Amino acid sequence: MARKPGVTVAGVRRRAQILHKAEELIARGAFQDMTMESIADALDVSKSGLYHYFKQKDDLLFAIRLETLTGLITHQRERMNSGRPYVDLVREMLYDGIKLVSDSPAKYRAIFELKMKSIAEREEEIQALERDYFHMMAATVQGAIDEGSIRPTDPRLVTQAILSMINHAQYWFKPSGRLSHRALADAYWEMLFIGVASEEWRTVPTATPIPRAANVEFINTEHSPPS
Amino acid sequence: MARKPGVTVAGVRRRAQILHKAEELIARGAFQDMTMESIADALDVSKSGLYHYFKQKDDLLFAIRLETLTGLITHQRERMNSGRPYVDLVREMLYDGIKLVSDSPAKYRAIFELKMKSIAEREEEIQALERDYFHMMAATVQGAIDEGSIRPTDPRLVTQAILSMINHAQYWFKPSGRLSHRALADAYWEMLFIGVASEEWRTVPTATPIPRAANVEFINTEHSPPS
Amino acid sequence: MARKPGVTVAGVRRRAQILHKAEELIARGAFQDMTMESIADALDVSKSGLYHYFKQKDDLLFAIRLETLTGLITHQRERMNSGRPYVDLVREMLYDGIKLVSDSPAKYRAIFELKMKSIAEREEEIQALERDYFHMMAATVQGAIDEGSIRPTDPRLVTQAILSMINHAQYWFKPSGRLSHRALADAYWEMLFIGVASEEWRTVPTATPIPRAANVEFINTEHSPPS
Amino acid sequence: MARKPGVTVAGVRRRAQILHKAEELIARGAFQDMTMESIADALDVSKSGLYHYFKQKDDLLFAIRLETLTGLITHQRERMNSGRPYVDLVREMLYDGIKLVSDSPAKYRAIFELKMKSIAEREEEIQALERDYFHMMAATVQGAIDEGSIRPTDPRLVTQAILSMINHAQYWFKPSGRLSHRALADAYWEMLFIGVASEEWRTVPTATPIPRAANVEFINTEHSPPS
DNA sequence: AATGAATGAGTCTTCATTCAT
DNA sequence: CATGAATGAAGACTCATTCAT
Repeated sequence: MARKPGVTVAGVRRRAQILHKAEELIARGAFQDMTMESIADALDVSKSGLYHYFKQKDDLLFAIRLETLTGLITHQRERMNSGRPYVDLVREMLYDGIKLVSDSPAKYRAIFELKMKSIAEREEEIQALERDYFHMMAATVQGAIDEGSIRPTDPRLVTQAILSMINHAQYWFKPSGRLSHRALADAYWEMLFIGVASEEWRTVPTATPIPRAANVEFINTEHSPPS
Repeated sequence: MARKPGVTVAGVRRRAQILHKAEELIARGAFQDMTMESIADALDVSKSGLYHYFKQKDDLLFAIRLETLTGLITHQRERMNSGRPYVDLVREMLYDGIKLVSDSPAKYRAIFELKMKSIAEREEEIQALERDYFHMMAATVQGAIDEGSIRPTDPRLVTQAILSMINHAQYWFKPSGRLSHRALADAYWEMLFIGVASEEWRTVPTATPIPRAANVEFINTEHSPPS
Repeated sequence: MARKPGVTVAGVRRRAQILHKAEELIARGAFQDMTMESIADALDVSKSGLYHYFKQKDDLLFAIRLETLTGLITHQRERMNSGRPYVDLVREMLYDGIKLVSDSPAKYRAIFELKMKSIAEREEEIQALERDYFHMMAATVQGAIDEGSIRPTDPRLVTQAILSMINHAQYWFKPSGRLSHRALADAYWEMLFIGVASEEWRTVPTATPIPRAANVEFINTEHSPPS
Repeated sequence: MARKPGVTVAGVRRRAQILHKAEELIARGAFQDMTMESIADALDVSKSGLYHYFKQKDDLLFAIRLETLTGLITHQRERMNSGRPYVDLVREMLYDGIKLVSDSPAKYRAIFELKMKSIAEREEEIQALERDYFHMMAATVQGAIDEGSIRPTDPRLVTQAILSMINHAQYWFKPSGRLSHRALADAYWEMLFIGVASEEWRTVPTATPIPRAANVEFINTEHSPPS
């Protein structure tokens, strides 16, 4: 290949700049606002300059997802090796997620929305990472179950619940508002951990009895329950 | 100038058809796939035919959101007047939401994603509806708090948590999978209502302080979170 | 399909205009000079207007080839049904070809060059037509052999020789020059028919004996010798 | 400024390599596939590396044509000095041409197609060579006429006929087929030399007048040939 | 009420070419 | 010598929208 971008120091920086600017543009507004031209303009680079680093627009989107996920995974792996109690880790997962959405909403949108509009070709690579990430989270929850801090439940559903809260935050949470991201994470954690029921009602089954929902199975996903 | 659309019976039906097909196109795929042409093709109508019913594409999007929200609000209003215990109502809100996402994923996407890409003109009208809907939900939660079934918490955050679960479900829940939407709603409710903590740990809720989480950093980006 | 170009009278004419202008642009210069823009400009139509009639540039090229071949085939079919002696028909084939190249060089270039740069999808359709055309020509030659006017030779090679002369003419023949296309066709025909050898040399084998080349076989083509 | 290219031995070899690779790319596919990038990729050189040897793309194309023509001319000159009978030389011209097309189709395409898309600057130089080559061929034919082996005809038309056969071969001849290039050349020579007419018909060459051919008309085009 | 024709303003992508190192 | 970085100009294609009929 005669095309080897990112060899020079300046080149590496440029690539990162582009990536970052693209995220920024996604963050403030719709995906459709992230055009190759808008990125180029914002960086004061020519449009064709971008194509030196990313052969297609999709490659750019791909790179964003890849980096985000890689970062998330790396961080999660470190966390899991920290030796702290699993509950803490689970709680921290929630906290970090909320913080990430608060700091750079584009990252999470990149993961969840981008997946609905990209080429199938290298999609698998990303999906593998997504699965990895999901499994790591679920494994952490399982750890908490094993250590006895979380009662036996399907760890994957707990994970989905946490992801829900994080992902949805982007649609309403304003870092500038009265609620800090820290406070939000704490509130969500409390809800999830001890529930919202009043003491008396916790034991009283609601009208429709709640069936034991643990160990339900997914289809169409290859999630294998962690151990 | 032709007559105003929606005067004839056939015209009204046509309009509804268009609306429905547009939703369908959103449901399966990205928003970018919902072009005036693709809708026209799918309906076997000429492109200009669509412009009889919707003067602009934004009007179509607007109509979708309007219809969805109105439907949700009406339903919620009826629910609140049913005289049943508030806990049940809250739980049902969650259930209905999951069901809706399961049946027609586009509905919730219409509400949450569409808001990020439409023209501001009649945006206020929609926002008022969104607020209405949100307040009705929050009021229901408040009702449960008042009746003593839910312990005193910020009802808006509980509402957001419920919306989170519902909205996020569209990204992973497959109605064809082995987990029914009912089972999912039940599992989520259990988590939310009695929490995931084991009995012993419930009592030391915030005992373990959350340590300062190391910043989630990403490779090759120079993004430094605001303070 | 909501897209039905060529329904109106004006539409049909437009389509033909576009096709014709495209050919013209190919004729005077390289293929690369036939851009969608140049066609649009030349016709005083907007670029997107062209796309109403041809969804892709390739469709335009395809249409040109299709029409050219169809015209050629129709004409050839009529000729073959005219009841005249086959020699005349063969000679006329050569004459018509030279005339066509003289009148509109683009047509033949369309057939022979375009085939090297088009999508494979509908390529078969064209190839079938090309085969048809070739077979009709070869069959005419065979007719002449059967009627005794042409000596037994491989009719396909004779056909290729005729096509050669026609096709190559585009590279050097100028209708405005001193040689009329009629004269050229006559000269070529004489060469091909009675050969260029002087009387004495016709019977003298040249240094290397000329082997009987009749009935050689092709590979990679599905030409079946016309009975 | 760097040294002039082609000073080092390695440099000369590099230049030849590039030239050769470019031809190869022309040979298999369209001209449009021969981009500076594709050549660079194929040679595992950087794009800017090419610009060391050829200041412009046109220089490359020019070089290809130059080399090809020079080769042909040199060969032809040697042939003409060989002292053999002119008929043999003419026949050999045809044979060599067919062989060349068979071995490297790009060569003839370079001559005939390239001329239609290059910048005019040094075009004259090439054209002079083309004329030289053509004249040498025509002179050889004239020699045969003078020696009495070929009957008096316009030697230029005979030359064109030969070139036709050679050039057109690239569009259909497959070296891998069952017809060898030798056999093809022989068959063509036979046709050209003694003609395809049967003995009886030879004597009434233009007896049958060519009837006014009906104009070859094409559907949907308004192309009317200039009288 | 409905359609085909037509358009302008993008949006992605390619490519020959230059330049600093 | 050689390369990565960068660019301008152009080209294919899309899409919301308007208009005459």
